[in-house]
Amino acid sequence: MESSDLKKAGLKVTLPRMKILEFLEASKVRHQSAEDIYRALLDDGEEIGLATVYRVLTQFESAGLVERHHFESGQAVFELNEKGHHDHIVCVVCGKVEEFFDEVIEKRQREVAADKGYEVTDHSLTLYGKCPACQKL
Amino acid sequence: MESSDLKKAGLKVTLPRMKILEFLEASKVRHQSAEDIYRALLDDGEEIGLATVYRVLTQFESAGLVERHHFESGQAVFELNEKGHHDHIVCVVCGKVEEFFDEVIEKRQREVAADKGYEVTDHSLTLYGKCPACQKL
DNA sequence: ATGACCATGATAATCAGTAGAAATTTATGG
DNA sequence: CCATAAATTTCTACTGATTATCATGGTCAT
Repeated sequence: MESSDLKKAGLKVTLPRMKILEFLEASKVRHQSAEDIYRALLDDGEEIGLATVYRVLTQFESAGLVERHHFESGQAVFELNEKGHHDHIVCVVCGKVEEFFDEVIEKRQREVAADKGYEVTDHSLTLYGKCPACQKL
Repeated sequence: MESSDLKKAGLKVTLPRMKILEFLEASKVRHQSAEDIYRALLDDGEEIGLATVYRVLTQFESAGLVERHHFESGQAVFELNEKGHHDHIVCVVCGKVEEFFDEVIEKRQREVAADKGYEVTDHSLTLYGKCPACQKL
């Protein structure tokens, strides 16, 4: 029942918002661009505007329902924020994205920032490389 | 003598390329957008086109002379690649960029990637926060 | 010097994302 | 259940960043 998530986030329960949230929850691909989501919904026969997809995703981000990432592809990708914090490793050949979490890295980041007197609000760590499958091509 | 750098990179020695390289070497600001560089050169009285700045920076990147970074600002910034690898900490208020290098983090990154069977080609780690000066505002 | 080839610059085009305004939906209170 | 106000959606036009085009001009090995 996703409508409660929307209400909790202070957002009215509307058809487009439901559709997008359902789609994200049902999708096996965790990292998708606004355009990807838009096209997928159209293909499912839904009526929705691209501007709405962008707007809703931005609202979801503010509400903490999704995270926005800027990988090197140029377009932002969004992922449902179910799990806790994690970083990413992106295959530069096929575009696959995997997630990882490493407490040692997290800790050192906090230390580095503290050394420089910064209050960290956020961080992004992305590794780029060739995934095992693409190495064989 | 920068012209040798250009030759080594397999690039013809042209006026715009010299100007841009000289400017980057002389500038105290290490991280600048293409637009920044373009305007600065115009202000110096140089004749140069924005398209050329973009084109040349991309060539410099391919040649390993500069690095391109996508911080959260929307536009890419470029930095001269003189020092070795390092990561960045960006102030979300004033936009200042500082650099750091931490061998512990580097090592763990390599381990994480190896665990997953990836050949890492690159990585980007950026911390976002409030710098000491901006915390006082 | 000179010609083949590469690079430049002005402009148009593209691409991701946002803004505006009119039309539609949602949540409510009767 | 229906009317109404407020929020939301849609369409479309627009922005800002970056890239492509193409005619013109510069570079360099010979």
